[in-house]
Parts: sequence; C-alpha cells; structure tokens
Amino acid sequence: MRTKTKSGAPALPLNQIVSGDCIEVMRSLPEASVDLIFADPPYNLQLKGELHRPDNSRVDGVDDAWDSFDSFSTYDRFTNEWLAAARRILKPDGAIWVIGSYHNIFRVGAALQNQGFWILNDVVWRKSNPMPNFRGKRLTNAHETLIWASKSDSSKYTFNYEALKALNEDVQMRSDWVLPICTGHERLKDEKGDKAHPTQKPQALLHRVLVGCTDPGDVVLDPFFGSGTTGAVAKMLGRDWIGIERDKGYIDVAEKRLSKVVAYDKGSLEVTRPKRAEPRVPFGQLVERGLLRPGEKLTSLNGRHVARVRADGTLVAERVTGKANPVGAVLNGSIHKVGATLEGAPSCNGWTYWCFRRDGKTVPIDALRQQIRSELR
Amino acid sequence: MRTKTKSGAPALPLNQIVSGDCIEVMRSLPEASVDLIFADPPYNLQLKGELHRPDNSRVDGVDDAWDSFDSFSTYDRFTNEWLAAARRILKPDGAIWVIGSYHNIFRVGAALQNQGFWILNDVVWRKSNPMPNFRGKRLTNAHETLIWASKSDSSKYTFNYEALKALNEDVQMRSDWVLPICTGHERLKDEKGDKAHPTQKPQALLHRVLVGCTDPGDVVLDPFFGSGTTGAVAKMLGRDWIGIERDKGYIDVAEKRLSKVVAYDKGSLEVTRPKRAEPRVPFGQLVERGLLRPGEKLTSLNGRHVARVRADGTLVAERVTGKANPVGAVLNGSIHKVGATLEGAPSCNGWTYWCFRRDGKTVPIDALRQQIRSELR
DNA sequence: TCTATACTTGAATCAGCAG
DNA sequence: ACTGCTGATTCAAGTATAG
Repeated sequence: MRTKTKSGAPALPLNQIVSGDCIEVMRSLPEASVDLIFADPPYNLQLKGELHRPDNSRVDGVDDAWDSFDSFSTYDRFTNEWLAAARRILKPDGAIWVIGSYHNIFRVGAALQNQGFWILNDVVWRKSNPMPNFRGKRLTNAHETLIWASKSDSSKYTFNYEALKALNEDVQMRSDWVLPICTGHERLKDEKGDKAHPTQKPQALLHRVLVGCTDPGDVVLDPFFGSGTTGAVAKMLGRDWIGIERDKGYIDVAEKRLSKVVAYDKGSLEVTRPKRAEPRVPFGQLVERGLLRPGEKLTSLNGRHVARVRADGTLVAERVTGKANPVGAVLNGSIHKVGATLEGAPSCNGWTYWCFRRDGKTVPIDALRQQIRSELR
Repeated sequence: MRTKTKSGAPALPLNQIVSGDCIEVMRSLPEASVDLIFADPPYNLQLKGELHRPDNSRVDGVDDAWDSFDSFSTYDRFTNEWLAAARRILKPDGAIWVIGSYHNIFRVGAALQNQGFWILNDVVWRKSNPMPNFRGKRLTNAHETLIWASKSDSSKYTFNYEALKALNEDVQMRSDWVLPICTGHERLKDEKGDKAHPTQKPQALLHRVLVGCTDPGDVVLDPFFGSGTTGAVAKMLGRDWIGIERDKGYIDVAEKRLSKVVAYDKGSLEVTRPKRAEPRVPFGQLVERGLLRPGEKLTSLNGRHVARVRADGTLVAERVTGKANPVGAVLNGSIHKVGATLEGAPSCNGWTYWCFRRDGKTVPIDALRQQIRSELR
C-alpha cells in the first residue's frame, strides 16, 4: 500500500475504504490525483406509502435515511458540493461516471454541466429483469441512466474503443447497455439472508465502465462506496481503487467482500457471451410503424375468417353466428388469441395465420415481422 | 374547425398551424385548455467553435468557461419561459412529453421539476439504426430521452395501460422503446430531394405516446411543430391538434403533409378499456337477484376458508381458532373485507377470491358479476 | 440426480370514488 | 380536504421444494 508519494505530497489511501463523509474526505485528498470517479449517489426517491404486489406481498422499497432530502434545493446543494470536491481531485484528463434515475439524474446532469464537466455520453442501463409496475399506472421503470463526463471539454480522456468493441461482438459499443440487475450469488446477503445493501450494482456494469475508461494501474475513486462493487471490479481488473463510505455496516460488508476478490491474471479477460435469440417483435409495432393501418382487413390463411386491425395492435373479428354464439358477439384480442378462438383451437400462431393484401397478393403478416427484424440487425 | 367556445372564452385554434414564437402564442391561448403537450425543443447542440442561442443568434466568442455558462443560462431562461407558458395552458389533469438528448435533457428535466411538473417516467428511445461514432472517440449515441410528466403530483393523468400492453404482445410496456429513426418514404423531402427537416421524428414514436396518453377527441399541442409529425399522427388517431411553428418553410412542409393525412375509421381507434370502466355491480345484487341465496356457502380460492352469504350482501365467516383468536370469533363484512382479514392481507378482491358451487363445479363469484354486466349491455 | 412446480424478489416518486 | 370502502394489479430470474 502506498503511503507517501515521491514528491512528498499527501498520499492517496489506495486500495482502502475510507470511513467518513465523502465531501470532507475528498477535500482532504490531494488535488488532480485521481483518474476516474464512479459515483452512485442517493437518488432522492420520494416514496409515499407502502406498495404491495398483486399477490399482496409487500415491496421492500428504499426508505433509508441516507436517501431522504427535504427539498430539491437541499439535494442540489448536496450534489454541487460533492461534485465540486470530486472535480478538484480529478486529474485534468480525468473523467467521472454518475448513475441515477429520473428522480435525480436531471439535477445531477445540469450540475455537472454548470461546473464545467463535459458530457461525453449518457448511457442507458436497460435492465433485462426490472421490477414491474404493479398497479398499471405507469410504464415499467426498466432502466437507469449513467452520465459519462470528462473534467473539461479539453480533457484527453481515456477511452478504450477497441476493447469495448471486442466486448460487443466486434460492433461499436452503443449508449444502451442491456444487463440484468444484481441477483443470485452475486447479491450480498447478511446473516439473516436479507440483502446487505438495498442498491447493489451488478459487476458487469462496472466491468464495462472500467475496461472502457481506465487502464491497468489507474486510480479509481468511488465516493458512495456502499457494498463495494466498484472496488471489487477494479481489483479484479488490476486498477487501484479508493472507496469512501459513511455507514460502518456497509464498510464491514465491503471489506469482507474485497478480501475475497482475486485479481485476474494479466492478459485474461472473460469473453463468454450468450448467443442472441431472434428479437421479439410485438404485433403492435407493425401498426405503430405504419406497416398495417388501423381498420385494415386481415384474412385467415384458410380464407374462412376476417378481422380488422385496431390502433392498439389488437384484432376485432365478427364471430360467426352459431349455436355457441347466437348473437354473433364481437371478438377482440391479440392476433394469436383471436385466431385460436375462431378456429376453436387451444392456440394459434397469429403471425402465420393472418394475411394482408398488398398489390393484389395475399401475404402472411410474418413477412412484415421479418422486415422489422432485418432492420434490427 | 372551432372558432368560438360556448362560454365566449377565446377559442382554441384546433387542427391548425399557428405561425409565430411558441412562447407568445401559448401566452395568447386560454389557460387550462389543452390535454397533452408534445415538445421537441431545440437541443442546444454545442458544436465546437459555434454557439447559438435558442433564437439562432450567434454567441460572440469569449473565454471558454464563461462562454459555456452564458450559453447554458440563456438556454435555461428559454426553457423556463416556454415550459411556464405550456404549463399555463395545460388542464389540471394534463401532461407533457419532452424529447431531447444529453445536450439539453438534463436542463429540461430539472426545469420541469422546479416548475412543479411531476415526472411519471423517463423513456428511452433506443434507435435501431443510429449514426455510428465515426471517429471511435465515444460510444455510439444510440438513443434519445423523453420525459413524461403530469402538470402536478395530484393530476389524474390519462394512461391507457391496457392499450400499450396490447401494443406490446400483452406484456406491460417498458420505459425503453426500440424504434428505427425516420427514413425512407416517411422522411419528407424538398424539391431537391434533401430532407425537408433535420430532426423529423418517426410517426411510430408519436403513435405510442398518443395512444398511451390521450383519448380520441383530446387536444394535443406541439409548440415546436417542425415537419408536423405530432399533428399527422394526432389526425390519424382522431385527436384534435394545434401546431406552433416559427419557420415559414416548415409550416409549408407540414401543411402539405397534414392535408394528405387520412384519419383512421373511428371503430379502429377504440382501444382495450380498463376493467374500472365497467359498471360497478354491488355484491348485494347477486343476492337480490337470487343468483346466490342467503345462507349459501362460499369457499376461498385456496380452499382454506368458508363463509356464508347473508341477506344484506355481507359475508359471515367462522375464524379459524388459533393463537391470535382463541375463541374463534365471528367475522362479518363485505366480501373484500372478510377475505382480507382471513388472509391477513392488506386488501383482497373478493370477486376473484370467493367461489360458489354449481353443478359440481367451483366457480368464482366474478362469473355472476359478468353475467349481470352482460345483461346491462 | 434430474425435472417440474412453487415461491421469492428487485432504487417504486404505483387508486379512485362516494359521502 | 378528509374518511372509508371498493376492488384492480406483475415480469424475469433465481432459489426452494416436491416428485
């Protein structure tokens, strides 16, 4: 562990967790000494009451004291202070990553710009397994936002373009990253088996950030260290790290975690990537994209049934009048459901069952799905 | 076209493009008169060497740090002014969508929150075919961000949850939308074959916003109308629209475009309705109508509890004797209350929880409610 | 040991109406 | 504005249990 620099300047507490308030601690560190800062500040969630799942189980929300601020202006003051302290210790060519949600990220982004940081990208972490919206009142909140910014617009920031491209099947890395949330064995638990930290980030996220924006031997600082994901990945990747954390309990968790982390041997980088399945295309997209018009008539493959497209991507069919349905009731639902009901079958692949007409020809709607899939590749 | 309201208040210029500065025009419109605003404001792109104010005047070159600060504060002033004007004309239960990139969206989001708008979701438009980063210096900027906010935290905003779920293969719609950028036939061209507007948005994006957040007949206003995508999709979907645009050239393009747009037929615009919209049927009606007899035995879905129907439409259950209730007290109340108490749950939908027996089969009482509802139609 | 089913959980600003 | 009652609402993974 380094304790003194050659120049005699105050030393950096490398590969340690420093206990205390991150603003004070950062102010005590030497200026222009850190290559990268990764920050996961409080999101300032404003939860009102309790939330239950449809099965009546209670959602364990983030109601910790550290996430509570009495107003936007209190939160803004806090944000400006820690960002200013972070800016001071960054090297001129250094950079910062901050992660947040819509509750706080707009205020953080504006503060970054106001202080002279230069935004390089905003990155969307698309969660493959987010928590749904249980009451059906909003969209599933399925992503979080990261901001990547250099210290100034003239910084020669580190960007390992080729490494990220290699991580992405040799295609340029994009600003949207699909990654699962942190669960399973990676999620740290306490003695009772409960989660040790409410907002532990997945290592894969940090892996991508550190591979892309640091080199081995760089100094990475995390002012909101929490369960220590930044330190764990930095250690694995042979980067020096500094963690700052206020909560003794989290420090214990992180220290235990870091003691078990083994650095990769140099030159080895895991490259296992699952093969991608064909992307799912909702039928509604054909309507949204204008490939089929609401009101347009679809015919079944056998020609016996007709249905019309609606603006929300469902079909409406006039049911044939018969014993089971003397009034000819209207039938509405997905392409699969309507097809199955009309055929009296347990299931039906609507993509190959329903056809539309173009230029005098009858074509299964699956052709339109193929068209969309080819655009996605 | 409407020109005067019954009350004599100034009329809304429905289904027209109003020429002029959007701040001034919005200030001239009646307050609390618009259901939804969709805004695609200038992005304040900071291309090196040239800084532009929102009014397109060039910022004189000064010291870099001061220069950028000046640019941000000018942009913030502009943002706050148009948002305030937009807020005034929004109905109390109205909502706003704003689209932007990392250059401006953080400032827009913070301004929205500062003015009292209540953010409902931030949505990521993930472009399936973005422009690559040619120099390999950053990540491919493959998305834009939209913010959906209601006028206040108490607004009863419109959200057609079921319709968006239907558009997405019967899975809850998420906050990340994969859609291609506007190209091909949809992209408007001028006489020379060049693109008629630099940032024309795809119709699919507006389709999703308008199907999800408005009903037919709602008033949708776009203060930065541009090539008129908002108006075109609103017209197709049977919504009233108002466009405001400063540039005569864009007005010509949009007017030509709008004149060719054909609205979908009304029947196709109907969208899957929420269950709440169904007429309410008090449980007591099942007893009154003789569908259930007083004294009849109901069983819980899981088979663990039994209750009897009373003549006033309440249930009586013998509570299971146990530690918490050594005397096995009698429990009486609504189908919901009795179910919730027996399960120890915060709430319970008695309609799907309680079952009765007919012809040897166990059926949820909700089937009887369905029967009454179908008679009401 | 393998398979199928059941249960648990995740940074959440998560209801609407009648009286 | 407040109170109280009705009754609507979830997706993907991982782990635990049963067969």
